[in-house]
Amino acid sequence: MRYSQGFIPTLKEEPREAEISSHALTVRAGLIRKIASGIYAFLPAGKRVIQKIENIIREEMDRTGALELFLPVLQPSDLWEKSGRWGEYGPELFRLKDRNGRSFCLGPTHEEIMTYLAYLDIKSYRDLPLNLYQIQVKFRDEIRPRYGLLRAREFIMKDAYSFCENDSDLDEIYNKMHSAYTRIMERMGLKYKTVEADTGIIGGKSSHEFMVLAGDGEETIIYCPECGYSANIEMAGFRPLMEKEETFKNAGEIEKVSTPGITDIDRLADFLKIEKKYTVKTILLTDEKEKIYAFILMGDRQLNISKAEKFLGKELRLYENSDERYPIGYLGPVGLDPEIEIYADRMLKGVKGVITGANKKDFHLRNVNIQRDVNIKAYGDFSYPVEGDICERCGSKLKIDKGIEIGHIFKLGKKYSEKMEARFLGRDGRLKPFVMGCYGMGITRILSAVIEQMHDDKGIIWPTAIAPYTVNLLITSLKEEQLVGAGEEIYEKLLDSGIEVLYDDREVSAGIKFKDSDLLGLPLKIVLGRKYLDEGLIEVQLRKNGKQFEINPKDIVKFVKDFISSDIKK
RNA sequence: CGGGAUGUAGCGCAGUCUGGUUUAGCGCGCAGCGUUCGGGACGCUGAGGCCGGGGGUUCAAAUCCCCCCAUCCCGACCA
Repeated sequence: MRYSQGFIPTLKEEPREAEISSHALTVRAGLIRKIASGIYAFLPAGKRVIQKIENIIREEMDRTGALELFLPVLQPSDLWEKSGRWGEYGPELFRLKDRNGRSFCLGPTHEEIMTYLAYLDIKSYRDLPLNLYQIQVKFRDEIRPRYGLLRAREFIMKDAYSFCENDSDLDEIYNKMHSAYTRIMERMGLKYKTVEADTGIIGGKSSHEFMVLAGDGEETIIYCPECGYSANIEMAGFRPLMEKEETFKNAGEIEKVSTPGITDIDRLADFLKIEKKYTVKTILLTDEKEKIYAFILMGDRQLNISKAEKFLGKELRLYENSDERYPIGYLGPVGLDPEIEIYADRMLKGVKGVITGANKKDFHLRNVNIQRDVNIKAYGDFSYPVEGDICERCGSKLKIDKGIEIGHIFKLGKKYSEKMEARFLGRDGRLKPFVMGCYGMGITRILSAVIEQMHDDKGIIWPTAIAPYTVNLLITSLKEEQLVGAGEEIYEKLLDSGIEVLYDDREVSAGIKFKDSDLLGLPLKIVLGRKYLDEGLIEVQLRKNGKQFEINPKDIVKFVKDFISSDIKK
């Protein structure tokens, strides 16, 4: 591609809305442009990256025997009624009506369509197992689109759905998908972690997430450097790191302390000059029937609502109406409305001499002894782990990383096939629902995640496997006929050898070409300039580490090919 | 949906508080000419704005008031 004929509009300044590097760089390097909130156009260079990511995913999916097909974006509501998700999904689902008033949605995912296809045409165990995938645009009306492509409302995803006759076949496909995903990450040269995950609204049994490690990632990963255990912090198991129990001695009689205007743990600890763990926080949750539950935990811990939900087996949300009876900021387990059941985090077992709210505005209680003074309905694990907590498996200390979720695989089981009556005739001659799995991977999200992980202050640093072009060939001046001639010649030579090259033949100063080159981040920069005029040598610079080489023109193709083969894993 | 903010040239912004000296500005980018030419050069000339939209107040509105829309930030949701 000749730069002068291309369309790579780069920007010197950062767009105002960009909060994280990948967002700023995708826009600045001319990969994407925003059309509306959470909706983006992909410009030619961005489109090339998308295509490369897709191809790697295709190759790895095909290798496992999965089959590609293409499903509609527009999906009729009746299929969603059948699966029950028309009601469950909520406002995140883009819904619309056709001219006859029939309801449709823009697919946020394709379980319904896939299950319907299976219902139509998979009749016998002889047709199984089957794993079908597509690469398709998806829609989710996110509450808050953010971070460019990382949280967009329209995005591209690969999604695969497997159909099996039993759990062990599902396990086999699941494991194949797991290793295919691993290969995909490796081929793109990404640092990543695979973590155990929550299954969320899609439902099902076990589930893993693939996280690209990045400091600005939205997800928190807890992992054990010793035994390799890693999980999404939402569902991570752990043993709390506890000081010895005598730290909590000194349990005299309860006394009231005046704490005017002190409504949060930080200020409370500050005000009373104690550590946060000597306070106990009380959080009220309600269920659909507006019944209130109290959860208490150590002041320095965060309540994990999904753990609370699992414990009670129902959906819960924060109770936020502060009133006379439940003065938020001054809640406490002692003297709380006896109607409210109190659940205590396991870390509070035997804890005494702590501060709690007094259930009265501007007052807290001192010397509370959990066992003595509080009527605990049950103890459980309701908190998030923190760095330094103990690994349940091996007893080492856990660590925390930030990551971007780019893939998620689930064992769905029969959730959809049962509801949608998608059944096959088994070996025993009886109808059975398919045992399903589903495997998603966010393609536009990978694009962002890669940049988030691989960039410096000058721009993007593409891994060769998915760079829009491999080589940025640039001549420092168009005035020198020798350079123009050599540029043309080398451009042709590289093209003839099947190398993807962006030839910067623009009539702009060399400085601009260098800056744009670093910004766009192609793996190799080949410079024809002084060195060529003086000594007939071509300069080559590696984007990833700045290393420079001087190459004889006759060796340039070999140099580039060697670089590619050493840099791309197959 | 709650809380906060912003909307002025393609991009980044000033001007708004205190209405009129503003023919609405600056930097970048864009076009032409000339000088430059290895890390976002310089000079000159130029194109480009219903100041987000609608309504109102006023002799006079980018500026004051009301409504709407869009965008962004914080929270709950999520690949």
